Amino acid sequence: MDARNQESRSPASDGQIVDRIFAAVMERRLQPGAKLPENVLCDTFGVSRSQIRRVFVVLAERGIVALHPNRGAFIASPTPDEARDVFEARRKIERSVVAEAARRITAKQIEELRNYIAGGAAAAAVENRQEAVRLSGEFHVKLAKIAGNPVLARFVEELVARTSLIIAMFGSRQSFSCSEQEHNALLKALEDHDEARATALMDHHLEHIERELVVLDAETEPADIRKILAL
Amino acid sequence: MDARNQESRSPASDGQIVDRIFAAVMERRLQPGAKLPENVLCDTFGVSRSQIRRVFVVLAERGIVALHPNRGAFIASPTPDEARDVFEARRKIERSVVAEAARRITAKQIEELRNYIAGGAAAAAVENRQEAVRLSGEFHVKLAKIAGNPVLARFVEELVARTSLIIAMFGSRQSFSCSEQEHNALLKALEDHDEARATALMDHHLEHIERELVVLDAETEPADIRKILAL
DNA sequence: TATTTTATTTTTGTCGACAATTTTGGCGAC
DNA sequence: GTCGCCAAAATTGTCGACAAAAATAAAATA
Repeated sequence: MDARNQESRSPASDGQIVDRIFAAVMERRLQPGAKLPENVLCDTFGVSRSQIRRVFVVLAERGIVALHPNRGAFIASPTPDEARDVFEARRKIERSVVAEAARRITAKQIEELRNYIAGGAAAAAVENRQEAVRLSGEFHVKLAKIAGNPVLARFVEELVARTSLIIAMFGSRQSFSCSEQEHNALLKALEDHDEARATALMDHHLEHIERELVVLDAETEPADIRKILAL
Repeated sequence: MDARNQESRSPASDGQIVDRIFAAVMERRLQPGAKLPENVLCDTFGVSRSQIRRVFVVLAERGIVALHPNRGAFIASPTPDEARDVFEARRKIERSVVAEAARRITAKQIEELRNYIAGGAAAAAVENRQEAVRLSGEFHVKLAKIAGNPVLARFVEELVARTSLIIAMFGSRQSFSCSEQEHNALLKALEDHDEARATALMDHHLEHIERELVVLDAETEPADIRKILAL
């Protein structure tokens, strides 16, 4: 997800297009249910349909995009069950990830994480929600990378992006990103190499996010009018 | 992975082709480094190149296939580092999966798991290695499904297939599938709803598999002659 | 004979055309 | 105003042609 400043001089690679769409999801610029027309993306990225279709398959495999035969590609709209599964999976994986990170984290990495938190807070202070929410998610992804297992880090990355969609669907207006305070507390536990505290804080953090989701028990339509009228 | 008896009357769907290749990997019929020529697969499955290329992207996303630009698709050849990452990821995820399964498993599901173990043992007794190794892996996948979280189950399924490749590369002749005894002990712990024992046994089981891998500390070439000569 | 270079064949990557399906808009009936 | 029908437009799915790259075979050279 580092291709955000890429100039559109040469045709974008598959990975770059995937990253761009990922980022748009993380920043809530692409909402659940949004249609991704092939020709629009071809024009946007200056590539052929073959490439776009390949990117769609990649994103579908990561649960970010839903492919409907003869109807096209849409940003995925998680169901309440899926939301619960994702959060449970995050709790299971991220508690072990954070424990490992607490064991091995370096001072340099602490600073890097601190920069994510600070950057997110600064962005939120100037109502730059997109930047704030993206950095918030990237804090978790970075943490998973610090833990040193690329397999688990890839799972976390996928789960964080899917969480972004879940929050877009089921979140309230106040819950657009993680709590800065909770990230700071996590960072402190990591700094102290306190696995138990870090683990407990991560559990609490994820449960907190999940609890703020509304109507997770009820059936809602993707991006439906009822949510909009309930402003 | 239930499409093994599918007759080739109608063109295979993407999912069916994916499943068939998955199964071939699980059964060691497709070895690490094996090339998957597009035209061969087109002929085998009676479909066009578009579909095969789509299937390749799916399998690449799951770490089963490596796509090399201008050179084609190959069954992935895990490195020692990747092997360690996969096993660590399995330990982290499967210990939580087995704990959840111990909490919620039903008598019917116990029987189903028992069938996997018995089927694997029967296959091994008649030197049907392919069947034995496939059922051995499917025991883990089924267990993950019993735990009830489809997100984690999909991760486990991917990790099990990748483990198959790892064992194909780094396993000795005796370690072609899991230990029936260890699976039975796991099943007993599940039957007793003994989370702690189930968790400990799963840890031990995965560590046992990993320990039996040879030369994980040394550099080896994919599917190289040295391994063959060391028969 | 072994190695290097060149030519040929094979395979993969990309594109555009066409078919198939879905969506949209217009129109008439109620 | 709403609904249903139908045609047109738009979009997706598939295929084959051709270009590009890699692999293989043949020829040339040391």
